[in-house]
Amino acid sequence: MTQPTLADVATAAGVSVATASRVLSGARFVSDDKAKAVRKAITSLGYRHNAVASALRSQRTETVGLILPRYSTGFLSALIESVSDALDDAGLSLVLRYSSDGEAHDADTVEALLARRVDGMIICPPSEEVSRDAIAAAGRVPVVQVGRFIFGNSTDSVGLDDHRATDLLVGSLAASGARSLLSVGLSADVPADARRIGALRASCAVNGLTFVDAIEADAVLAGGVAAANRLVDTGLEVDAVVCANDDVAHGLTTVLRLNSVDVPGQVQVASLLDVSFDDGDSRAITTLRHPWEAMGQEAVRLLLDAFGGGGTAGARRVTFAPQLLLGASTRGVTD
Amino acid sequence: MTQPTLADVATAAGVSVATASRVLSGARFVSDDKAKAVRKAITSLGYRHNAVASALRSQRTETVGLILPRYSTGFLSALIESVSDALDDAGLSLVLRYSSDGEAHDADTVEALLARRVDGMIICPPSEEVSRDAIAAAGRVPVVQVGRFIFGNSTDSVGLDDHRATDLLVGSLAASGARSLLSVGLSADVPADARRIGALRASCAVNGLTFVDAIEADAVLAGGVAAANRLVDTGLEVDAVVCANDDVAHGLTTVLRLNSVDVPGQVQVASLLDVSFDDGDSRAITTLRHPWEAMGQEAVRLLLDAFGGGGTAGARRVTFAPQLLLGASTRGVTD
DNA sequence: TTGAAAGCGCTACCAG
DNA sequence: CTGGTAGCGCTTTCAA
Repeated sequence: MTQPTLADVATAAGVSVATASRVLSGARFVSDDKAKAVRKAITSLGYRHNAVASALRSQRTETVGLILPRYSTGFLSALIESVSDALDDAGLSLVLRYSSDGEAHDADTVEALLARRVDGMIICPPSEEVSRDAIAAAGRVPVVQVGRFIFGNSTDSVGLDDHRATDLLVGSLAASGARSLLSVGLSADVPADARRIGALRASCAVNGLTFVDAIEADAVLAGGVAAANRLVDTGLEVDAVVCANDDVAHGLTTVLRLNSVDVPGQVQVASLLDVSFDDGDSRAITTLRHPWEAMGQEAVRLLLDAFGGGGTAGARRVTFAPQLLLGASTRGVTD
Repeated sequence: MTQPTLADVATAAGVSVATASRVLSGARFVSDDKAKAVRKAITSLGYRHNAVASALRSQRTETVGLILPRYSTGFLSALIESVSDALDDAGLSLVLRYSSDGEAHDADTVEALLARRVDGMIICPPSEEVSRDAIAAAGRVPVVQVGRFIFGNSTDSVGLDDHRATDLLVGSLAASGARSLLSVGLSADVPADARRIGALRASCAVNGLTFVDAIEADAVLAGGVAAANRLVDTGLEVDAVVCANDDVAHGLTTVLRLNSVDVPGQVQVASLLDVSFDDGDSRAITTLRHPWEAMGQEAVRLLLDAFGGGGTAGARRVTFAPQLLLGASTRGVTD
């Protein structure tokens, strides 16, 4: 026994396959009695729509590809879930892939999705450099980039506003009495980091802080530890430190405290990137959390819009500001 | 200008579409010169395989559906990633869906995947009750269940061994001198919880502990808080508490300490379910972490095996033991 | 080893 | 409003 086809349904309902198809899609008007007969046949036969055949004929798979960076340790779950939900609402399916390790292999990931004939793609680039080939490979398929890194201006994108982000953070530090600030874990060589350093400088200027230095360090816990040791050795000259992420901030804070530096009394420490999931009240590090959920929704909205409009207009860029989460590492002032 | 088809390739290479197809699939032997001509035509025309047409004809989409519970706050990322990788290795694509909120709606999620004609499905049930309809709906499509909850014995599954898990935890508590134990946040009414309570009792027996009580509480932070208040009010009678998850344990520990109960000096607190991502050295709560990565790989392995074998044999069940992560809430003894 | 041809199940066009 | 029908692009017999 094989699955019933639309032809079986049509026969059982005493109509043509064309009519049966129209009932399914609801595209055009079908008389009430015929429609009812078709629906009855569908349930009685246990007919199941075949999206594959439909896609081949209509040249639309009703499917969207999502490409994520590997090793994202979970903090993209909110993005996946919101993209999935938004697509679901639009009756679309989600095909998920992680971008390959190698640089050029990224294009292969896109290629696999194109072979599946996805109607569109949402890409979350692991860095600004990597995704060029991937986006080029996409060709005429609509692409939306989403995340912390956006490559170029060729596609619609949903990103974060570095300036609003640092204003939020530096403003809070300033309100708590900070006068000078340095960054740890951002390297001027990386374009995205350079922009963040620039944004920090600007925010310092606005808030009357002195931007002392940008200490380069690996953006992991050990990097924070190393930076803290350097600070202690050279003698501390700042009262606020902004780290690339929570891990760096954790390492830095821990070592500073081991060296009898009072955090946040003497030095305030904050992070630009939340990597935790604790929604608890007892947050250790003041940090900025990215609104992944809203970003995912917006990415899908842009994509659906591109399906409809045809994408003649230039690439749109939507930005969000992160949310400031106050923790024990700063003398946070809520208002 | 439209995408080139295999017919275009065949024409350009001076062969039949059949031969061109054979070169692509590598199924049967094609003479070297013809194969070379086809490959040349493919690159020169920029031909891209059409998985949709291929699927319609061959009745295999080379696609696997993954159904996850909603609101899994990120701790399933490792599962998604490992499943994705394993499928990738097998040349399969991943279609992701979150199960709907309502109970019966779960079957709709499966239905959507079946309409897409996935070759198989991996389901991570949110509880044992919910997935019955979903699995029934799958019909003859191979299904593997994976996660903390497994429904029935009708499908292959990858789960966790409650007994090995509690032995690990209770053993550690016993080695640190615990003599009596109670559970918080597990309710005897829920089958899966009942099994865990049973496993705890058994582990207590083996390790010479007295299992005092199973306090029911919501499996969230507030539940831990409520349980702690109850314990303080009624006068503490145990020296070890095992909570349903980290959140409960956190709430409980915090309130106990506020009431001047020394944790872990006076009472040790542990959790059965890790929901964090901190790999840091400074873990607050002793907990059990599930090996999601290995579980995902195993799930895919079972599924691929089902594709090949035909699944005549009975349902296989693979179980893993969680990893014990020692934290500041117990007087952990590493060995 | 190769080619011709018959569909896979559906949608969309074109008549009626 | 409805039915007939021509494919969508590919794989897979069946002959040659």
